[in-house]
Amino acid sequence: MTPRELYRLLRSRHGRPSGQWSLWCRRPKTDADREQVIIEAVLTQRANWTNVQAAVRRLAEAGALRLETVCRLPEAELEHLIRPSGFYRQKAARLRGLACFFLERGGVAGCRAEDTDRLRTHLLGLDGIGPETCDDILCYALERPVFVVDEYTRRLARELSLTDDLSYHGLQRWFTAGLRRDWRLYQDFHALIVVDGKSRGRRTPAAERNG
DNA sequence: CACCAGGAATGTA
DNA sequence: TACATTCATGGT
Repeated sequence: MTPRELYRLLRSRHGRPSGQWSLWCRRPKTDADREQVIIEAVLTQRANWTNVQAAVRRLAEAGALRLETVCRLPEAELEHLIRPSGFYRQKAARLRGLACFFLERGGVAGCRAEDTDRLRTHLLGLDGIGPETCDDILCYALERPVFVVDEYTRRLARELSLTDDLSYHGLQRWFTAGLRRDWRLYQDFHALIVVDGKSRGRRTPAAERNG
């Protein structure tokens, strides 16, 4: 199976991902939207999406769903607001670091001219920003052609035996091989993988081992 | 009550 | 390089 065939299969199963569960699928329109995606990228680390949305709601109600606010909010206050998403002490520190990083370079808009690889290196250098969180931000918030590999992607690759190389970059290479280098396509492809993964639920570890 | 969810850092061998 | 452990909440 090729990436294109897989994409068409998922599209035939689920249609366009635009009407689905999150802002990410609808494609952020404003800078406020993009900042929300950046915040969600951190909150969603090893967390249930329902809990992430609860934390997002609290931030919104406190008027803190913006990078500038997150950056200057007292640590304890930020921790309190995002508590439902879990790991709240870690995530508060990570969010703050990320928010301040963007503010120092003129916010989301200020990064527009910056080279993608360079930006990626800087993001990965921040505390708590690993490959997935980094690529979530690049692909969904900054609209760069960077394919996101997450647990759903890894699971699908295993279940369909798409490739032997299950490393982050290996999967990134497989899923983009022969495809247009287009952030819209990458967003939709990844969103479809998540939608599909959620709809099918998680197989038991035992079932996975038995293929 | 036990297990899990769109990770990442740290420590160990 | 390859695993194990830690961080923590709310849903099922």
